[in-house]
Amino acid sequence: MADTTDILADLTPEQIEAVTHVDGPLLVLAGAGSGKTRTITRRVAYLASVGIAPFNILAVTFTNKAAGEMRQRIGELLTFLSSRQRAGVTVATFHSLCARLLREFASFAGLDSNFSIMDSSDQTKTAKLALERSSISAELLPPARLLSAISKSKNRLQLAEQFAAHNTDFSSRNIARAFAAYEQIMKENNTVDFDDLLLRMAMLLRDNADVRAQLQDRFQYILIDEYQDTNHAQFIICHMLALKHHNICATGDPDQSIYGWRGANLGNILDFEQHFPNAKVVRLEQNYRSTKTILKAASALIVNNIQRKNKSLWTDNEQGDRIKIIYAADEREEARHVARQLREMFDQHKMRWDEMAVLYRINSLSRVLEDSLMEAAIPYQIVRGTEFYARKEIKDALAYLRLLNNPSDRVSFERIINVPARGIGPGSMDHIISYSQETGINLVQACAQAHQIEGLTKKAASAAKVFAHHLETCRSEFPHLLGRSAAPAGAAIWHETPASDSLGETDWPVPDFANDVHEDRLFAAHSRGASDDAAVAGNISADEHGGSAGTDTEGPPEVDASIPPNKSLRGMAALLDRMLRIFKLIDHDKRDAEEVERVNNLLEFINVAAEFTTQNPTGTLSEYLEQVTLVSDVDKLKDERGSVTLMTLHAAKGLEFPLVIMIGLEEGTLPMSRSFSKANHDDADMEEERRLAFVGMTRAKKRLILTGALSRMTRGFTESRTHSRFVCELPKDCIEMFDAFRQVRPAGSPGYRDNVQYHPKRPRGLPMENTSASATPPSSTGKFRRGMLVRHPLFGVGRVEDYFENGDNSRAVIDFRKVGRKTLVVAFARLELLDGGS
DNA sequence: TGTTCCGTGTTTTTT
DNA sequence: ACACGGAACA
Repeated sequence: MADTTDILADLTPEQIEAVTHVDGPLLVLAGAGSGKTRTITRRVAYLASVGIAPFNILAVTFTNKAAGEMRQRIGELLTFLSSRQRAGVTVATFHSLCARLLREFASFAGLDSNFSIMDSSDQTKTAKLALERSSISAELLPPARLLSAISKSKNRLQLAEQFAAHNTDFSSRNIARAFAAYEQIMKENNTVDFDDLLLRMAMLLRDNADVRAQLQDRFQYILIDEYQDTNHAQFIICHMLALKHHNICATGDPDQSIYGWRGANLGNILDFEQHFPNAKVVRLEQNYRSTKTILKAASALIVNNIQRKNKSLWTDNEQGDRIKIIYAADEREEARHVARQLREMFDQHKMRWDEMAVLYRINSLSRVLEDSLMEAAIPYQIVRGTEFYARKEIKDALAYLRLLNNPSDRVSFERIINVPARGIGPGSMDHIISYSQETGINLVQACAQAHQIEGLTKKAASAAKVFAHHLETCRSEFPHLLGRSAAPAGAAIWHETPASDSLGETDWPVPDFANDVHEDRLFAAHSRGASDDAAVAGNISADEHGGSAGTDTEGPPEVDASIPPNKSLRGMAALLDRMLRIFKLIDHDKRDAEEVERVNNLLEFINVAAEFTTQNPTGTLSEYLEQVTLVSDVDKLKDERGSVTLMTLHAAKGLEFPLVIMIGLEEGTLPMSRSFSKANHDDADMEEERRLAFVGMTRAKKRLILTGALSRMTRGFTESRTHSRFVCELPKDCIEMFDAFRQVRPAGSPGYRDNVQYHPKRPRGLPMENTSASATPPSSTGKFRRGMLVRHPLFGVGRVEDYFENGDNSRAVIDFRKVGRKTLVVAFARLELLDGGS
């Protein structure tokens, strides 16, 4: 037994209680800034110090970045172990853990171990194709709605069949059909989506007793972070894994649950003690992060939520400054105030740029901000996941890698078969795909056999052969990067599983843990389903492809093998580099600015790959693709010295900054309201919005600034705004109000910084009574306001739902009793005012 | 087959 | 205001 002095150093009694609780379920209700991460890492170290094998410890975090940091911190604590033993601790996100395990147990899950993981744009494409195949117009069922329905269903562990069984109305029947087609396409492509990772793992654990037993014994001590954001599938995974040893430690904070919209179930954490009987509960309520003022304000905000466990955060930290609240006339001015505040912190308070963050509800708010930060010469970085990987050239390069890894990946195939242009148009492409489907060989093999495909022009056929041959060249040069199963280019075909395939078949009741189902009964139920599945799984692992070379040997097409591999690159970077050269994705001849930008991006991509190889010397292509696909926004947040961080409130979870500025504190933006028609926006939705604001505020250590604009341009329309109700919920003695709105500036004057003085208004400054929807917002210059009753000569009586002030082009959205909602240009519509609608 | 232009929808939040 | 997809044109 190792010395635990270090491990328990500087911990509070409550934290020690959590850290030293070894066996049995444990719930740590950790308030914002209460040292949760620290408690978890120490706990892992403690477990190891009392002799638990690192190999038996599993820690699940919310983001890859959090996982990386935790791995690092645990490593630093486990000095009493060898580095090899240290590496034994599994630290992963749910998604990456599931991906890894599903590859390991692929045959039992009815998968090929080199399956691809679709990103969201792939999902949209697949959804569209599924709708097409089911002859459902995208108008009747928008792809986004289909995807959201599929996602919700999968979170409940229901596939197309169960969905159809549970939903019989007209719209749902369409969804069910498209859902089935979507699943079929994914099967053909040997692909899974994000939800599948969780769903398939949950089902595998549920239905396969052998796999379950094996994993239960591997992960004897489980720690789940951010438990308030787990969904049903994740709950099942936790539950199944912990069923035998009961050693599950969940940490989280119900007040920070902000992912309800994507299926997170707050009940998981609220009912933890019912789900895991005899659970010990530890509350961490001392906050080490924020000033008294910030904490008091955040607490005052969150108590307005009805559905919550009462909890009182306290801190020994200093009182700190009041929270600045600044409302500007419009979003441009708001952005300039933000820049000004940041500059002031840097110049006068000697704060570093990387100690400051600007948070917003929706990504689109960052645009104006960027302009003003650039103008003010303030360095910034935007944490936006899609930015790098959504670029065309990166997506293309990625698609090449995906296809190399998984030659059945149709989405990738379609993306790049003619990029760069090689004379294979949509028509030729369809022929190749059909041929592949008819003969059951994969897409790359089909290309290799292009001369046998009817309807292909000679030119297209030989281009296809060259394409396949190039892929084969890459494969043969990097055998060690392509896992065993990907070996012969294209041996990987989705094996049609027998009809008795358990996925989606077993009608296994979702366990009602709240009723405290006896564990043995649960267990027995699973075992039954599992044995069937195990039998099936055994069959489908047989490989029908002998693994003979997929490429055509007769008359290998002219291959441009003159490009030598870049010898200085290793591993993934070398493969990527070779690939880019062979397929001419880097065109050095073009010299225009855009091309330079693209080449730079691709070189950056090679750097990413090189970094992967450095960290995973034996990493395979499939592992690499997985990492790239599963990265989230925050994962790419670099510790860039000297730049202000811009990100969404969601992305800010778990982070902290000395200065936080939250922008867009307006009704409709924060809290966000989806549409005019959604009347009962109260309740659950509103409470989640409030939690989001709470998360944002509690990111701040020293200073907090809240801003808003009283008119904002959205989609080309100027909309007038009112103060956020959340601002009104803050105690008056915690805030100071700055009303920049009334400052008059000469239009276009260059030095607004010199002209504009802030005038702290009376601390009562917040116009409490002026913020409800019925009050006249100071910026509402038009004569129409929400709620007014009007009469139109043609449409009759209606109520104003919204009003966009835009000069002669001002529009009103009016809900007419007889003809429904219409948007009218006020200047032309002869509207008669009936009353003020107060 | 490839490129350009126009019209339309689009903005919540993400693994 | 912007990006994407379809249609028309080269």
